[in-house]
Amino acid sequence: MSGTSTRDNVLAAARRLFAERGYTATTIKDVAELAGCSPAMVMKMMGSKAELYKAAAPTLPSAADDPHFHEDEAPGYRLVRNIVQRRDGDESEPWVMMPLLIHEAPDRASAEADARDRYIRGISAKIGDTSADKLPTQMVVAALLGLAGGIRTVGLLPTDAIDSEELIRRYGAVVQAIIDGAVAP
Amino acid sequence: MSGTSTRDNVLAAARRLFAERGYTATTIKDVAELAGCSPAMVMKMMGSKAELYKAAAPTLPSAADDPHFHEDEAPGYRLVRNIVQRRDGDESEPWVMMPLLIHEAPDRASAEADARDRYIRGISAKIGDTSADKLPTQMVVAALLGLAGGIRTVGLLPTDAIDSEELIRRYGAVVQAIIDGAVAP
DNA sequence: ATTATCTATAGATCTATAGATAATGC
DNA sequence: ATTATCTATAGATCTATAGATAATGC
Repeated sequence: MSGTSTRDNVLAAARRLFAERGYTATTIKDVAELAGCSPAMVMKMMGSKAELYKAAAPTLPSAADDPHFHEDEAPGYRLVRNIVQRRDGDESEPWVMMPLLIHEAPDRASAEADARDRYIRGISAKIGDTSADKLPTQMVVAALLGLAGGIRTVGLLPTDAIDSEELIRRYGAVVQAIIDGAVAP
Repeated sequence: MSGTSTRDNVLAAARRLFAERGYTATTIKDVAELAGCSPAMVMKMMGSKAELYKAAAPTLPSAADDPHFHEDEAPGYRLVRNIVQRRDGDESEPWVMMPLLIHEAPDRASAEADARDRYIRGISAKIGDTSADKLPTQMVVAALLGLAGGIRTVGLLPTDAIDSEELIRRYGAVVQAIIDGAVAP
């Protein structure tokens, strides 16, 4: 059982470091140190750095975006709430990790297609988008990617500039408007 | 004058490769090859990889977002148009480069603060945001970051799924609504 | 003479493997 | 006996520097 635990430690460490620093900037040694074992252990368990990357692939946004409260909130607000509350709880942000990991994935094209499909499938279900082209879903995904990157990578809309609930109301309204088709050209 | 030209080649190559692959994954050798000179030349000219990075810092979004046509368009549409048309023209996208470069910057905290200030200054001027907290500006920046990352990194909203002018109309309407304060909670 | 540029190489990583040792299960 | 884990190290980079050579300006 210590075996399983080490494996979990390695995967958790890899997930965190890949997300923080990207693929190339993260070394097997860094992962091993954070996981509390030797680099050789990591290699023996995972086979290669690329396989470690695959095995540590982050929880995708669609899976992470399962709100635990405010279940009666409209989906646009709920999706925004998840992102804002993960920031406030200092949790890792899959919406930020995905683009970074796609960018540096050992196999970029397939990582991109894979992520796109998952985003679209997961979010269209959540917002009840039944259209064939899934354009509303894709615009919602864009808006959420921007919020996550903005608050987590660029440091926009910090808590001391706007209260989190107020942010959820205001950016949530934007996302909900896309869902409702309320903003017309 | 061949000296100046080599320097420009190096900076252009660095800008492109840093944007495509990030800081760590880009090597001096790669930059030199693309610039058509030796790695030693790059080092002698720039001093170090970190200084090369600084010297090659991309045109910031605010500077790039100077539209050449449709000058009478409302700013929300104009900002979206620039991003969509850069994709269609296969040009590099500063809105995508910035988050990537911030993430892997040799000095992350200052890169972040620097980028944030420039975004806010540049975009608030373009959309005429005179508020003290610059909240509308920050939400617009988030929405634009998401559009750029979505279409360039994740491959959302491709031309064969939605006509570019239609995309500009629809996402432009979202951005313009933020500017107008038209979406209320 | 000075500036631009190259070759060669030192020194520091990094991934990956080989082989040793310690812990566990039978 | 088998599984988990480590030490040691090979081989391949990567950044950076030293010193040589070619081109340019006086």
